[in-house]
Amino acid sequence: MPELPEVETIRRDLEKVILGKKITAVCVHHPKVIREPGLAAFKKGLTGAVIKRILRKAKLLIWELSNGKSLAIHLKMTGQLVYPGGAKNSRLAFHLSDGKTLDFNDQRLFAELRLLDDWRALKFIRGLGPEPAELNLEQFKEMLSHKKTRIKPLLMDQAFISGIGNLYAAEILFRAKIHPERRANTLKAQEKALLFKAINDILKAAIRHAGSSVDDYVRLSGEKGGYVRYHKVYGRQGKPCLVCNTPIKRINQGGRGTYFCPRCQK
DNA sequence: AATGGGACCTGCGCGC
DNA sequence: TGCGCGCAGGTCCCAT
Repeated sequence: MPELPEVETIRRDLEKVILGKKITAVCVHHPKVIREPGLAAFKKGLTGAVIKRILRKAKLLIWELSNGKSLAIHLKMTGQLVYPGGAKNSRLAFHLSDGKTLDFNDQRLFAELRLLDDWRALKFIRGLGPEPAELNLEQFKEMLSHKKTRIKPLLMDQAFISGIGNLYAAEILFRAKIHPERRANTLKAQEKALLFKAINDILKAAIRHAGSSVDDYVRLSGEKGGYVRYHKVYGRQGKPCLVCNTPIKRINQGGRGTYFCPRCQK
């Protein structure tokens, strides 16, 4: 489940490897991953284009191309980019001017590729709230004060704040000692400050360790990200809290699993 | 308006 | 054994 740290890791990896290279051919093994335009226009728009710039907006990767178009890649849960590639089971393969292949894999076919004239006009982009790094504490406090909703789903609400998914929401709330079902507007000033710091510290640390390889996430080289060893609650249901030994609890919020320590998080 | 649930998918682990 | 079921979660969409 690539979230901001994983997508940023892939962005940095891509920047080192494919920037300035030309896409010489695109082999589509599973057309469903292409959401727009049609298959023919997609291949035509990419073939011969040079990759000029690689951006990330929340969990979305964007390649700006020499022909003015952009390729937007959302990996969703099981999407992967792997270089050098050439695997038989890839959904799509980019052939590059260095003679190598960049594979796009996606076991569950949730990921989305879009070739766009203007990525800024994309509905998904327009719906994104600020990333944590674009906010200061005062703004964050103000945003929370207007929300009555439960804090954990709110952290995952991309229109509210963008880049955080299920895994980091759990880790962040544990670090901030805040119960996932607390209503946002009931947080005290000190808790808001602690939460803001936890968001920024954890996302930064996760990027430093190249993300969390649970399930399918790997970085561009195929290597795993190393942040899993710092996880305190995610996926640790029933295991002792690393701070107080109380068993970690798992509840359901909005159809997603939420892990927390019922003693440490108030 | 905010919230909840289902849909989209596939592979894996579990229980019978 | 083998099968069916539930579960995993990012986003969209619809209903309430």
